[in-house]
Amino acid sequence: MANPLIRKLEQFSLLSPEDQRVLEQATARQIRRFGPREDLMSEGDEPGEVTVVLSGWVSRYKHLEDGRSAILAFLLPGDLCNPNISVLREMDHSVGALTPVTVAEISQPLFEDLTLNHPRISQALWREALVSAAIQREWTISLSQRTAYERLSHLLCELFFRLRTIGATRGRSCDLPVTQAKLAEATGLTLVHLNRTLQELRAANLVLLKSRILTIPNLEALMTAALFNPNYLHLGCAANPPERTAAAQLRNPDDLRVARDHRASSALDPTDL
Amino acid sequence: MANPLIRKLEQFSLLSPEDQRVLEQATARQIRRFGPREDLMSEGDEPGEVTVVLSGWVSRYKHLEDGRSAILAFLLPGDLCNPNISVLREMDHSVGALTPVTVAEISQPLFEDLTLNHPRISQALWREALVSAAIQREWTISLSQRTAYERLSHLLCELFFRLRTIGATRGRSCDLPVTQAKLAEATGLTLVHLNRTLQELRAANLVLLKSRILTIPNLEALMTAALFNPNYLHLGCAANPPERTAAAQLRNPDDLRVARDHRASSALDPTDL
DNA sequence: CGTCAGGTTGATGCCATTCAACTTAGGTGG
DNA sequence: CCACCTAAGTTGAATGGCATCAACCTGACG
Repeated sequence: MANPLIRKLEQFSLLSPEDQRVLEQATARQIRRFGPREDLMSEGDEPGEVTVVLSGWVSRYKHLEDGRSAILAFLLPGDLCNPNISVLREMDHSVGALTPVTVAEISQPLFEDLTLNHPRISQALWREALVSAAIQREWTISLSQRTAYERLSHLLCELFFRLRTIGATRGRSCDLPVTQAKLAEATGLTLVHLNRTLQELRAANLVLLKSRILTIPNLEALMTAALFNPNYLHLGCAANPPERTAAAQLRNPDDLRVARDHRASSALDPTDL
Repeated sequence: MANPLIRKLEQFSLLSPEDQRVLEQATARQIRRFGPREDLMSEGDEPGEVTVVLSGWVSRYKHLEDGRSAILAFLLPGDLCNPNISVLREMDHSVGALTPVTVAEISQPLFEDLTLNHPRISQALWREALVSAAIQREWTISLSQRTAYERLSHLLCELFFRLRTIGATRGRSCDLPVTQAKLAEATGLTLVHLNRTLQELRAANLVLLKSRILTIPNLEALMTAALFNPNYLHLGCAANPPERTAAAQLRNPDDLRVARDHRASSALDPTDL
């Protein structure tokens, strides 16, 4: 099994064997494990090591004063929990394990070495950060504009695409090791309404979800239902137009044709200028 | 009038006179103007210069395929529209002027010089980027968990704090040069409901908004109504706990006390600026 | 066999949307 | 100076999506 961080970063930059060796070492030095519902870090914490998810699912979340709380992001293997935290004084949100989790901790100096002395790694980390920001924006749109039905579809599309990037899908299926309650927190719906929306998706035969395994019989149809346009994930981003990378597989024409057509037909309102 | 970028970055790092000189030059080389509703850049655009807002209000926004659209962020003087865009292949959203706008364009090489050869500028830019991300997360929470009333209050709090940082407030007032329609797009509400929510805030005497001028008679009360906790703005972030920086002033209890004293009496005190 | 977490279902009500009309303020031209 | 126009703001009434409250079901597990 490939190192998840390497697999992730390869999507963004063509890493040399040396780059890969360095990353392999950096993620092997200090390993920690967490159980479900344990926090990896909390709001108010001061910067420590940079934490990389190696296995399991993690959530970024935040509490409101009165008890409400929201999931802000799902972090999957290969994702960084707190890149560049060192430049801020404290965490403004928390990060918690959703499943049993393994993480690698990279010390500040070592992380700086990665970013300063390995340009391709540095570039890949940059891109990773920008894609994270783009995902956050897309969540903003979902919450702002999409209906419950579209929101849930969109989230499932996003997760499926991201999991496929790191080789965590099997054909049309993947693990979805979270409860409906967590999906509700992430979509801004109540548990009850999420459950009903999920049932609508099942009834439309867009989604099978059972025993924590998600199957998407027809990804194109789900993408259409979600108004999902994967451009924000910046998948074909590696330096060269690649033939063999994970990113290339993701751009399998079959998957994206629908999305492209949508874009072509979405005209900007000319009166807007 | 100080350079808005310098004023903004000073919040995050103690800039040397040399740093300031360099920034002054970088933002003076190429100036462009845009009228309201003009786009500074559009989804799909390839990376060009780094764009800094010098005056006016700008929005980050994104369209859905079917015509819906959402504002993802307000960019104020001193904010960067597309930092580090160079590492991605294309914009995944658009940026448009809300008012008449002046921007400075910084070429890629020049921007790289800023980040590579001026460590304090580089650090400040980093912090700026992380605070932007934190703001985006906070918007996610607003949309996910807060009611219309809280959402609007929260947005107004945020804008007031950010404007104060760049010296664009006058006592308890500031310009709010956007229509209710734009506020609705940013809060994920319909125009009609935003209008009603605004009237609720007016009735509660938490907000005066007339002729594009916002007055907050009692900031503490508004913050309470919004569940607003300014920690995500990372205001006291400059290297030292400073006495004289904008950030320090923001945390000055006096500002809040004044707000408590008089109510509607001195609506607009045309002091500084 | 009891317990508990996760999932499902029904009944009810409210917050926000939708549709539609009206008002107000600025600007422009006759 | 008024007639007209348009963008922005305001108001009313009806509808509906989603929340809320409260059960109930299911399977895993000690």
